[in-house]
Amino acid sequence: MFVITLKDGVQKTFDDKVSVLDVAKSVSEGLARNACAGIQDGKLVDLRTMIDADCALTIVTFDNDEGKLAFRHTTSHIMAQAVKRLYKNAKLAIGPSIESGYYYDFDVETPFTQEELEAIETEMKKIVKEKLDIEKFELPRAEAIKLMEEQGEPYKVILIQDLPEDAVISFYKQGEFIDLCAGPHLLNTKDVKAFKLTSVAGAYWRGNENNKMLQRIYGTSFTKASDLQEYLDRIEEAKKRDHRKLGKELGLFAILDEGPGFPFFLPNGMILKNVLLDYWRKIHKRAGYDEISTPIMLDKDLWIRSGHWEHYSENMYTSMIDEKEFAIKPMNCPGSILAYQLERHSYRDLPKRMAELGLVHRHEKSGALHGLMRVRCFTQDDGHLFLMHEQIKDEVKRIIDLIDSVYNMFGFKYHVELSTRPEDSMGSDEAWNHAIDALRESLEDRKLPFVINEGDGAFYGPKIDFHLEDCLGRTWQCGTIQLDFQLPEKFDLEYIGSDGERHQPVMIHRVVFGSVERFIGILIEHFAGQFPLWLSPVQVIVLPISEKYHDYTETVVKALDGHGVRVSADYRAEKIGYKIREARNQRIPFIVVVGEKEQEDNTVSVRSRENGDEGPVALEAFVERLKGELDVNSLFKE
RNA sequence: GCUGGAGUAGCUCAGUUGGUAGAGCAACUGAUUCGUAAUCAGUAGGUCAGGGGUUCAAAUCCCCUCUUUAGCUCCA
Repeated sequence: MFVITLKDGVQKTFDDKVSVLDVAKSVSEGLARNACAGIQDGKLVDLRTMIDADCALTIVTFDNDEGKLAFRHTTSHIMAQAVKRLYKNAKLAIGPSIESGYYYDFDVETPFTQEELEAIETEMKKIVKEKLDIEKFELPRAEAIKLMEEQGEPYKVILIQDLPEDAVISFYKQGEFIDLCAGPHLLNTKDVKAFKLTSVAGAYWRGNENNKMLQRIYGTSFTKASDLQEYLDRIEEAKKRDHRKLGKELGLFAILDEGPGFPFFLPNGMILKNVLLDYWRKIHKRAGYDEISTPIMLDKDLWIRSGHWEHYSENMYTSMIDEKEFAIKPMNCPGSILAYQLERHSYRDLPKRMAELGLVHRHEKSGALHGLMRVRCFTQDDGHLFLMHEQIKDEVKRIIDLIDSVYNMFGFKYHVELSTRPEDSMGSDEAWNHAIDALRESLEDRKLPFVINEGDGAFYGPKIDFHLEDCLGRTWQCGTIQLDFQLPEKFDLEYIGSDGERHQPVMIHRVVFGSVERFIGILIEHFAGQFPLWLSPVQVIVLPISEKYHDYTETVVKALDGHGVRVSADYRAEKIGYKIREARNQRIPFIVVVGEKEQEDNTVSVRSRENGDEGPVALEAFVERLKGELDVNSLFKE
């Protein structure tokens, strides 16, 4: 006799061993029908797993992440089975489920085409219709290798050989298809109701660019066709919002063949950028930062001293000046350090907060470039802080609050990750652990949940990364807070303590936007080009009905312009519908139509982006309304 | 950088099996002076990304380079 404790605390007693599925059935038929897997004492298990002892058990369905994992993993096996049926010589590599679906890597002679993908999908549908039972079995190592050799799957053999000696080697079998797999999986192929193969791309065996490139097919699957459609619609929506498309349409930026990865900011984009920077300067001034600017290009010896040359030179551009080598900065820290060293610092002046909107250049691989999101030249909204050890936690918390206030301003949700020491790094383990602890404690004090990102820190120190989530649920890494004991050491930084002695300060590197360019790209997609009023490059456009009202149009423009509203007018001899259409396509928040009535009554007819035609309103009242919505102090308050 | 896709007028795109380039919008000119998502007519605009090759003939076939794109790798 044993007791199984379910998720809601309910305990069930069984006399004989039971499967997870049976436990689900004992709760309800509905749960059994929807169940995808189980979590037994924190471990993800099959529905077919037999239980014969006390344990905690949660039954998971597609609504849980773990259930999705099992469901999609099974879909990936169905895909692999279909591929094997259509391509006898295809070799299987790996095929896991991922956040939005699943993939499987195949070694095939020629890459799959779109048409072939459709044929594979058709075959998958057949497999689902065949209602194949999915069975699990385990084999000892030698037999497992033998089986995979017989099946002609060299990659699977390698995978087994790399498993620990004591590992249980499990396989799943559906019809004629057998795959090495830890599971869990559904019980039958019939349950995979709605799926789609989304794309095909090359991917290196084991993610190493020195290995052979395999062909990876991506797909997604759902329990309901309507959910699949919703997902596909969301992808379509994301395409419509693509910042590269909107950037062109709205005249924000351009990236030309003459400068791959080097964006041009066009007039509207420049306004947007400057508004963001104005905002940034205001909040940083208030947070106690002093803004500086350091050179784009500095002596190579500086970069050798800072360690950048050793750890980052692959990404650095260089140039010769009078037979001396200079490097174009990929980061702003060495410049800030030189600025810090220009004067003596007392403990009374710490933390010393230096801010810099630094233009950095990094040689990114050509294949990595992507609109404004990944460029070779960008502006970091950098901050370098020099402080005493005992100030670390307080200061980190202040920065967390600053970043939090900025992301809230734009309506972003976010999560944080704590990245630890990478392989290519400098400094002692002790210093690293101390720094990691300080960051962890700050996060805990702020009650911010975080995940650990093992080995993803910068080469000079660990970091907190802020991943913000846009309105389509996509995440972007933007802000980071990096703690650094290495550069102060390398540059012999010091301050005079209360004891009159020299001490070494700690350094914090931090960004809020991350990259101004990337942040703008994210904003474009987040708002689908419909920026909030304060960010809109053009806030109001005035449209005269005809030439007769040009004078009054000018009056309206002047009235608005006089209050700092970014206003333009369309004096072309076009019909009003035409001008409205263009203004709407430009996502201008307020369209103001003026004609005979408005001129006589000193009013404007307002058409807002959100509500459409709002009818006439006194010009003064409209000015007051905009003044209210644009009140800088209300925008920038905590 | 790697693998696949793509590059035709300012933009969005057509262009059959190789036979010598086209539409809509935008621009320009003229007319229209108009009330809430496209007024009409006309004009101009392209070494078909660049270079090389095959051919009587190349936007179309082949090779190289550049750019771009989906991913991989890397990353703010």
